[in-house]
Amino acid sequence: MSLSLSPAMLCKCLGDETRLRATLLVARFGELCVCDLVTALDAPQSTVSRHLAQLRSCGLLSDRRAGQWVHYRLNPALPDWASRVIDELCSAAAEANPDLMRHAQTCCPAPLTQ
Amino acid sequence: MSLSLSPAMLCKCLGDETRLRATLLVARFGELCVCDLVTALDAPQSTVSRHLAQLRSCGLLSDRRAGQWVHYRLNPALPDWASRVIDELCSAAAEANPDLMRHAQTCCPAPLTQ
DNA sequence: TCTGTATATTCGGATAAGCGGATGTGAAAA
DNA sequence: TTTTCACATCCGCTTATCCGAATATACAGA
Repeated sequence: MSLSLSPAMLCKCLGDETRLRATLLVARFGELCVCDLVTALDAPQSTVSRHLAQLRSCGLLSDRRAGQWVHYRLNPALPDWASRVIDELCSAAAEANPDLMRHAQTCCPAPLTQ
Repeated sequence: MSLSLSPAMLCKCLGDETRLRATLLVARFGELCVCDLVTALDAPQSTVSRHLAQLRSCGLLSDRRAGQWVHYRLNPALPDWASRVIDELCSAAAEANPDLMRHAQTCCPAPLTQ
């Protein structure tokens, strides 16, 4: 519901390791369901779901229900500055977490080539 | 002393309004002493000093003592990705805090033209 | 010295944030 | 229907964070 994403709010959201990693995976793989993220992040389902809800309520991610699955992706309505910040942070985070990225390759659908 | 700055750590530091504003002012005015920031941020001295210490310990800011004064500036050794993130965030934060920027003009030394 | 100014740190208390098992919900399949 | 699967939310709990007054430290000038 909160549409206005402030710089401090964005930082607060990405200041948690689990949320930053989830955002990184969603940014890299395009769209992921919760169970993909649970596996890739190797964290309890309730933890992942709670962080995803927070990212969504801040406007960082958007969700799409498809049957039983809920797919999360970067909110396409993000302001440009936020997209650029997320891009920079995810690049740095990907380099800082090679294990996470390697593991994600084995349990997440292939990234969108687009 | 200055540990390697991780993306999540950077976000955590800038996820607090006071720290983000302090960083914004330092980025815009080049170098500021604590009392400048206390005035510009309109916050208690202990609060400002504590946040500055945190920003310094994360490697985001560096300090320089000159007599009784301690001047803070952006750490010149910041990795490029961090500089770009800070730059984007400060631009967005400056737009989001016009009052802060206007007030700072009246109590901070003129920005470095450089 | 002693005094004043600038900054750092300490302290206790309040609030926020994170955790994960348990439970609720909603949609497909049996 | 009943069951199963995916996901959200609740719950009690622990830990982290923030605050600002009070106090300590560091320096400059008299």
